Amino acid sequence: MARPREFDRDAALAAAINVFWSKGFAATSTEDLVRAMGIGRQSFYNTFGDKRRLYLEALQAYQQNATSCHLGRLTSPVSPLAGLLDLLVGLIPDDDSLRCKGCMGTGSVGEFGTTDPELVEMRERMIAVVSAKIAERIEEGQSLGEIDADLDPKQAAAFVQITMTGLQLAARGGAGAQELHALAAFAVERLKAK
Amino acid sequence: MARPREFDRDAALAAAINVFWSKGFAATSTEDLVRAMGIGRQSFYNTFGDKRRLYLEALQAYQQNATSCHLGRLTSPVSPLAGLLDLLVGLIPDDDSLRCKGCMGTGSVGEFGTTDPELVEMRERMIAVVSAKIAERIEEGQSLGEIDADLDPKQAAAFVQITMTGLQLAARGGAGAQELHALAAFAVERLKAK
DNA sequence: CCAATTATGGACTGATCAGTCAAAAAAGGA
DNA sequence: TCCTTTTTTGACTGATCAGTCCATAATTGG
Repeated sequence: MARPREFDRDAALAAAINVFWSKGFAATSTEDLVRAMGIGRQSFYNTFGDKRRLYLEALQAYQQNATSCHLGRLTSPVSPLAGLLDLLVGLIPDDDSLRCKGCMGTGSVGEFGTTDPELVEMRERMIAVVSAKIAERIEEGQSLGEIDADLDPKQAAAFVQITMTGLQLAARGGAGAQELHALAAFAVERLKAK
Repeated sequence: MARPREFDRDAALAAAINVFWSKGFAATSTEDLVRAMGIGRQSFYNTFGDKRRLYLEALQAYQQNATSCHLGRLTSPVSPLAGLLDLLVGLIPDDDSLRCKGCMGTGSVGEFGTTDPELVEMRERMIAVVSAKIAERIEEGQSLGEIDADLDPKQAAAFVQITMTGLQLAARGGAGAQELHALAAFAVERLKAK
């Protein structure tokens, strides 16, 4: 019926994710985006709405992918404690230039804080999913005797999550992989049964 | 000899800090700044150089003040464990609109990452000071039997610091004061001697 | 009271910003 | 082949960006 799109929408979105991830929203121009995405300006606006909508879509896609990776690492080991360690260690790429990009989600929190209700809502939905799974794994570890039974699972899960964001921000700040791995292990160790 | 400045430089800097703190560097325009600072455009450039130099000066002043507050809270209680708790709890203002601004330092890490060598250097200097004091306090707690003697003080100090940034980013994201206080207590509790 | 020096206010710069417009091009269906 | 629909291309919009210029004002030392 009509002229078909010449570019791969998903590939263009992936390129946009990379730019926003590295530079944040405000410091990224639409010119940056169309260049990185390899598409024309009008195609950009036709396909993705505007800069803000593209950012929302990029962040959503990023978070969905990241969350599924996190849940995979958290749940695949038999040992819950190992799952928690994998979760934290999995946040820390060995490659320097990847690691120092940090996490686009935490970047978004830093940039927007609570100023954008749509972002807050998206963020809270993701957090709830991960938090529930972490708490589950912690309860499991408690009944196996791996994790200190005195801990409140929900609070411990929240603790694991602020540890995650702390690690991600440290990575963004240039911390080394080895150092961060050790920190991840240290944090998980703090939950062990005495 | 010459016409005296009509405004208070420190007050203008404080106003600039507030704007950068809330909105970050890229999202803040020079127009935002001169309006908030209550000075003319030319006075702005005469006195502070340019936007980037003002940002550096603002961040430096912010960090210096924050660091001295942190060290005060860390060292004033007799008990090292109480000092660590005060340090973490002190990061969390009760006032919602203050708390959700988060920390300008962590905001700067999120926005610039490792892209600006001057910022990286400033950041590392501050971290080293605080980190050393935290480690000191941890060693003190260990010899008093308050803190688990098996912990490596430097690693434990690094752990406290990523907990700090995790709390600050959570605050920026809108987390409640009560919730964050509980998390601070939880984290400190993890260091206690068994 | 004048000269030298610095501060101020407001207009102004070229560059870049996000987003739009209109015309040409590419496809399938009639 | 021609018509409808959508994509593409590149020029274009007014707004805002960071930063400058210049004329005027205010101050102190001579």
